[in-house]
Amino acid sequence: MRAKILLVEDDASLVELVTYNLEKEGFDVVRTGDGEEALTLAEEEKPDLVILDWMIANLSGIEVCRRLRRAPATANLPIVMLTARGDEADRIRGLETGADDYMTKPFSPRELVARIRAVLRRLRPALQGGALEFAGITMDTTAHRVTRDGRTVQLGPTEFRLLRHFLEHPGRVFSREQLLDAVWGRDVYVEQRTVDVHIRRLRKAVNAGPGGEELADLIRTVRSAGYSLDATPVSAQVAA
Amino acid sequence: MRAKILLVEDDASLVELVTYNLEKEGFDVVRTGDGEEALTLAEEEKPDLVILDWMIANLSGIEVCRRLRRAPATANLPIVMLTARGDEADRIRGLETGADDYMTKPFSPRELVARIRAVLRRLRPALQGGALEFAGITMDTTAHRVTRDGRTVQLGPTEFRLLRHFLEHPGRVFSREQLLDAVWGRDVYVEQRTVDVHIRRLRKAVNAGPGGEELADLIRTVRSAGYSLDATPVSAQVAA
DNA sequence: AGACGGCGTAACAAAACTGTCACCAAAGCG
DNA sequence: CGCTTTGGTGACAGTTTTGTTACGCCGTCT
Repeated sequence: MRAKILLVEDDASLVELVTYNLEKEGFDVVRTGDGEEALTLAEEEKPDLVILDWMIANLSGIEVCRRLRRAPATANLPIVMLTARGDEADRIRGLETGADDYMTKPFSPRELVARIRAVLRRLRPALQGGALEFAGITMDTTAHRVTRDGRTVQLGPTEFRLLRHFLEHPGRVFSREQLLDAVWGRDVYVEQRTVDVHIRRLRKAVNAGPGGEELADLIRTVRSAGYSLDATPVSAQVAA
Repeated sequence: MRAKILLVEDDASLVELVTYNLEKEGFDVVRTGDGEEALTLAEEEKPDLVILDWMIANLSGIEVCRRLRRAPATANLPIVMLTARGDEADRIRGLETGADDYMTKPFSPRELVARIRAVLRRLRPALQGGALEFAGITMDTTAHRVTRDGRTVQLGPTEFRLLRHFLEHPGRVFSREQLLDAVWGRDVYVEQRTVDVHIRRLRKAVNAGPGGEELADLIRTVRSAGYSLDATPVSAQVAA
């Protein structure tokens, strides 16, 4: 899976250098030197990660970062910031604003690529083919294999993407609408109830034990809110 | 909200330095230098984040990380690892095993704090803005989860919103009318007595103890005024 | 072409939640 | 004290939400 990177930088020679190296490593690169445009591109191009220079035209990097974090569509888009060496105050402000990692200039292109891979591995494990794991469920995104307690689970493509989304954000509750956005795509119109049916199919597949019996259900229904992946057993809950 | 951090590190002077800085920044710190003990503490102390040195006694950091990820109770506990500078192989292995971030030694304490906040913000939005807490009651609005003294409390949608409103304004008394406005919506007409019923249901759920007995009632009835969330026990209120 | 597998929708069943009531208990009040 | 007002409680019937199954469509593979 090719990852798309939005590079926000206004030093032309640096843009060339970085673009060259990223593309060599198999990333798609979208570029701009303008803060306002960066926000637009982040929405439209749906990049998997943003590299953001702190000193850019038209909007400071920190402001771009803040706005990206505030917009729902980009709220958890990975951001790597670039700062001048030793500028610790900026670095800390950046992390506090919501950047996920930083590089100090000058940097080696190799290291930049390594860090980008690390951030993607951490925040978008699926992109790097790493394994996702949660409470006995394992997903190998490259091999498209899912196991529960060691046994292989058979999933259709949609159920696979659905489970992947849950595994990438364990514990968090998603509305049907959010799931449709994330799993089906922002521009596909399907009934919200469709989510229920796929949840059902996913549960059936994931909770099937070896002998045909049911295992604990790791998908929690939150009435009038949505669904979440959740390891808390019902037995630990207090009855109403 | 105070976050609790488990520090797994065996270099005594580093432990002191980090502990000092974390506590100064408002974190609670639990410490150990032992891998086995780290696993126990992670279960028992329920920390919000673990700082894990890669070189520790009794179990390697990587093994601790792996086991934390495997146990349901700690499967998505944020982990920040500490590695020696330039030890890239370890770093990659760590991230692949499930660490959420890393710091290379030596590091600045300020930056450690900033990174911890960044990780918590990303993985536990609950702790930053999504989580509400009062007198043993915890509400994680992103996970849609409520606990009392650590035990999960099961609430219906209306009770959830009602409790959230109280938690957002602890101690304040709300009339039935205000509650209808805030929780039901300004344009819904329902009987004011309906509030009583939902208060009743909320009390029942929140005050239910593990064995079926009643815990202290945290919802105070203010006669002819309304209700409030209040930790003051009745016995301490009136001097007859 | 025919078989197959996956997908979205509809329809019905089951479960959970909601608002109201009637009735009881407790708290003011003269 | 009795009376009045206010809140607590359990039941209930309607409604909403979710679970589950069935079915037809469509693209792929053979």
